Amino acid sequence: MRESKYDLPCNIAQTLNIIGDRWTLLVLHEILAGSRTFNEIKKELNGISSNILSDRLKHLEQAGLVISSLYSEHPPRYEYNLTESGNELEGIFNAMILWGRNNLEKCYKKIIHTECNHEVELAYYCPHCNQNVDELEAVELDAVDTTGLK
Amino acid sequence: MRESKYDLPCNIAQTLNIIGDRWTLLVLHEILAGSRTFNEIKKELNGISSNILSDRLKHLEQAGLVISSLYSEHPPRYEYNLTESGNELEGIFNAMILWGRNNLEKCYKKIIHTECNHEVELAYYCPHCNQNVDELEAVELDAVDTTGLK
DNA sequence: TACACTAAGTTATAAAAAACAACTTAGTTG
DNA sequence: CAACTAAGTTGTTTTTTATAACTTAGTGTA
Repeated sequence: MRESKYDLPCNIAQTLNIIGDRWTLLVLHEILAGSRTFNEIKKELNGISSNILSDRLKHLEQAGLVISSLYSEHPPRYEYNLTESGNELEGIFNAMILWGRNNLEKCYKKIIHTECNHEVELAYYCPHCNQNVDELEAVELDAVDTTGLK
Repeated sequence: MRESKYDLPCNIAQTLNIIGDRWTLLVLHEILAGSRTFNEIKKELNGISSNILSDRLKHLEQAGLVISSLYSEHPPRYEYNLTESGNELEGIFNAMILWGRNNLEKCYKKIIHTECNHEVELAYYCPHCNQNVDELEAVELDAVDTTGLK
């Protein structure tokens, strides 16, 4: 795992400090997709080595994205699951799948609405305006609103 | 840049093969945020070294996410901009910012609807059903629909 | 016109991370 | 009891990154 973290006041950099290491996002996605045990995950992620998977699971558990639990005492067997934080990564996964759908030359997946089987699009819903909106802005959390002020 | 790519039939892995290297996503985000020249980007990305930035820009141009253009002949100066593919990464950036908003202990940004200044949520719009939907599924592109079939 | 300075890198080397392969430990199966 | 599986750990090699110094071309200024 990377020792040197990004030192930037930015959600993206800080998020990458947690999920930005090689294999990390794929491990998380694999758990979300249903793999639970060490070897199940390893088998699906063609090319990952034991020590890296071991390391990533350990750090993800520390970071609170994954939780491991003993599901058999004899022999001791662990299963890995996502925490609430881990599950919320689905927005990132979906954004990547959708980007890939439009921009990869070799694309494997699409995201469909289960009921009607049609592909969906990303949208942003404003609870205040009670509708989807397009005009977005990423702003500093503590920023003072200066709109219209001199 | 990483020589060994993920060899997995998965949009996420393939997308990470393009944008998954250390610093890469941050470079792209910095360009999106308005930095245009080599040193502007370097200045904003505290800690990145010249050779890495140089390498990343070169590969991103090859991958078609960034385009560089001479904006001054004397002295020769380049500026970097995102292509359409590069701009479409905004969905991924937003997903990460929103994840960070809920899950980072130290969060820096939020995403607001420009008009009303309220925070937005991620949603998925189904053009067929003409509404936002929750029940999603990531499916193989060539998958045959077996819903309801024996 | 010489000196310092900026932009945009390149090169060389050191340090860190990842890959690879072999080994371990505990238990189970034939 | 020999072979096999799960879930790792350890040691070594290879790749990536980081750090720092250097280059090239032009500008500004005393």
